[in-house]
Amino acid sequence: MARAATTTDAFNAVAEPRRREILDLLVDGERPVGDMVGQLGMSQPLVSKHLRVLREVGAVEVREEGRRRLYRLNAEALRPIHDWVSGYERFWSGRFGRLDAVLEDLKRREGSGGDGGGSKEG
Amino acid sequence: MARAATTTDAFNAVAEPRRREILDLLVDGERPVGDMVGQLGMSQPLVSKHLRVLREVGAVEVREEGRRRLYRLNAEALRPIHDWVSGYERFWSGRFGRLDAVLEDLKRREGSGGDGGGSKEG
DNA sequence: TTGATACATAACTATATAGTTATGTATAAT
DNA sequence: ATTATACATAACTATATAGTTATGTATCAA
Repeated sequence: MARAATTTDAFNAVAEPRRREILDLLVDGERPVGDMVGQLGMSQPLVSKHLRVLREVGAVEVREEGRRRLYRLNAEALRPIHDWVSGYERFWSGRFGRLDAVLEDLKRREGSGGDGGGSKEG
Repeated sequence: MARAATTTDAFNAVAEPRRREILDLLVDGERPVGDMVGQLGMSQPLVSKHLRVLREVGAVEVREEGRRRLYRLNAEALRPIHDWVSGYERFWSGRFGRLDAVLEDLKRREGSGGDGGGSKEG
């Protein structure tokens, strides 16, 4: 089996850094393609291709205005990523930091086998 | 150019759903490989391969105990993902929800071209 | 009509995969 | 020594890419 398509979901789509750059640009509001080409320093076809992927996963939407295509962000599509990774936030933030992880670890170790000792390195 | 390697960074590593499953398991504490094989219903070599990728991006660490390899989470490696996606959180949460996006959009439209009207659908 | 502009898409290539089935390498048990 | 257990790795295959250079298709301008 090969890797899942970039258009499978938001996780796969934003794994590509240039696509994250595009989304970062769109945070400030909708933009035509040429605008992004200038800002990002990529070729026009490449930007179009990345936009296609982002559109297929719902991260951007298009509006036609004359001969321009105005792209805008649809951040909702990124929510699954945020929801998932937020589950790990407690491991580094808050007043506990790494302690949380250590506690979970101890809890787990007690539960299973448990080799007894452990506080040798006091 | 092909797609970036899965071991390039955390973004690429967690694009694969089975690797996210593995990390989700490790939230409860360190585990030997065989344990995960049972829980996840994947083949042992596949789990080992996924663990290798996660290790290369720093998302997990290993400890040898006899013939077992105990893997544990290193959530710090996921922080760049959290940091990035958190920049989009305001678009769906808080007391504003979608309004924030609309305001950014208006601000931007005023700045550039500006087709004038727009409040026709009031 | 002729030409320019804005964008999408096709054709092409090298490359890294996800998953499988062997097989290797320690450690442990008999 | 022999066998079993726990895990890593090799070899293999189909597939989807990221980026390039054409080329197509609307729209606007003269």
